[in-house]
Amino acid sequence: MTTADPAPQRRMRADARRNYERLLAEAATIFAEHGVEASLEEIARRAGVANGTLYSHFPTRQALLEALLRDRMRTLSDTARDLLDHPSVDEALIIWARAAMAHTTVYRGLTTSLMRSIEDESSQLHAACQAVLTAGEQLLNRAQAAGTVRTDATASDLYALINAAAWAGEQTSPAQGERLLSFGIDGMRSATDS
Amino acid sequence: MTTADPAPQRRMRADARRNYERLLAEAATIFAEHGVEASLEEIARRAGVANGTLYSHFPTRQALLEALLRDRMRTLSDTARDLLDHPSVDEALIIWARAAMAHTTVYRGLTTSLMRSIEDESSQLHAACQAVLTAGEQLLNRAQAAGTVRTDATASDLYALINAAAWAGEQTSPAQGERLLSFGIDGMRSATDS
DNA sequence: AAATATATTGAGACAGTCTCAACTTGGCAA
DNA sequence: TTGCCAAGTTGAGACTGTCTCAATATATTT
Repeated sequence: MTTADPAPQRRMRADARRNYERLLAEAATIFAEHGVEASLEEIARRAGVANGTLYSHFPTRQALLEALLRDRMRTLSDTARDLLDHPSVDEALIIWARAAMAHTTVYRGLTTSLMRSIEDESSQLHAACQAVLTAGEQLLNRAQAAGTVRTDATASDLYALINAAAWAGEQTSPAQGERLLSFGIDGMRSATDS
Repeated sequence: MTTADPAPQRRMRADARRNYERLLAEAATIFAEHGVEASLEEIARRAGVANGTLYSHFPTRQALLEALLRDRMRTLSDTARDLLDHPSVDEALIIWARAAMAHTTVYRGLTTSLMRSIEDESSQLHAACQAVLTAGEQLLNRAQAAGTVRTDATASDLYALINAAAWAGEQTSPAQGERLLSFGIDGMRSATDS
């Protein structure tokens, strides 16, 4: 696993780069431990820098999340593309949905950020979320073309379903999240076209 | 609409009762405006009392919510009981689920509180949530007995589904919440019994 | 008109977000 | 090698918010 590059910026000064990496590493640990609402102050403290440094690298919590999730979200999009070749359109869809849900589950509270970011174009996470949504859309369209998924379900519905199921799983148990996802996808398949 | 009685307490002093009512009224307004994470300080300020007074009446945010939602949640349970006489078991279930979702939607952020409270027995909202869950269970069991809902769906699944759909609706649009609920319920109906 | 149980007050301890003027320091050019 | 300056860091400080509790005030009872 290579460390994420700092956006499309010019070369950073050595100390800046060091702090950037350090912050990212501590953020990963602390978010994993306390969820995405964890104190940014503590991340800075644990990284051994002043909080102003954190804010200068990551102006918002979402910018930090974006840097942390960039690779993973790209992978998720790639996975969707790969699954377009899967022999079973239905299976491809459910496999991807489960993978997406697993991704959404790495940090507690992430679902809310991801859901909010798809709506909020000014969010630093927006582009990444949009890419994931679009990736899912390919699989959904393919299933609809094959006639196994009702045509009134949208990519946005799929995205919302994945996040809602992940959210529920986060509140109660992962197993319940899985179950909700299954119900939802089954419901999207049910014959009753409106 | 009668005002909620302050729990099963003895008689309160006149000024205390006045403040209690005032706090409840302001809380309703402010929660409606800013969601359930609104500042308690502001509620106290707008009610014209010191914040200590708010805390003495409602030791936690959930205690305040409980007082605010008590009637409505009781009604929801009653509605479920009434619907047990509905000619269509399926329709009864979906009607109630929609009503429950509407209830969950009165304040932004409520879904999270309600979902957390079903798990957390020490929450002041726990009992009320449990009552709602049990009410839904009756309708679910009836549908399962009638053979229209798969038997591996639990009352907890139904509760989670309603809240998850409401949550999604809260993040994007109410219409999407409705759609997710439909998909979920349809999925619970689908033949594939495991 | 006390006496007393009941309520209210608001300052204060604490934790968190975010900003910005003052300071450091890395890296380049002479 | 030196010195300069753009780039980076610092941390105090202005906020907003939660929650507590000793001091104070007030309703009710006798």
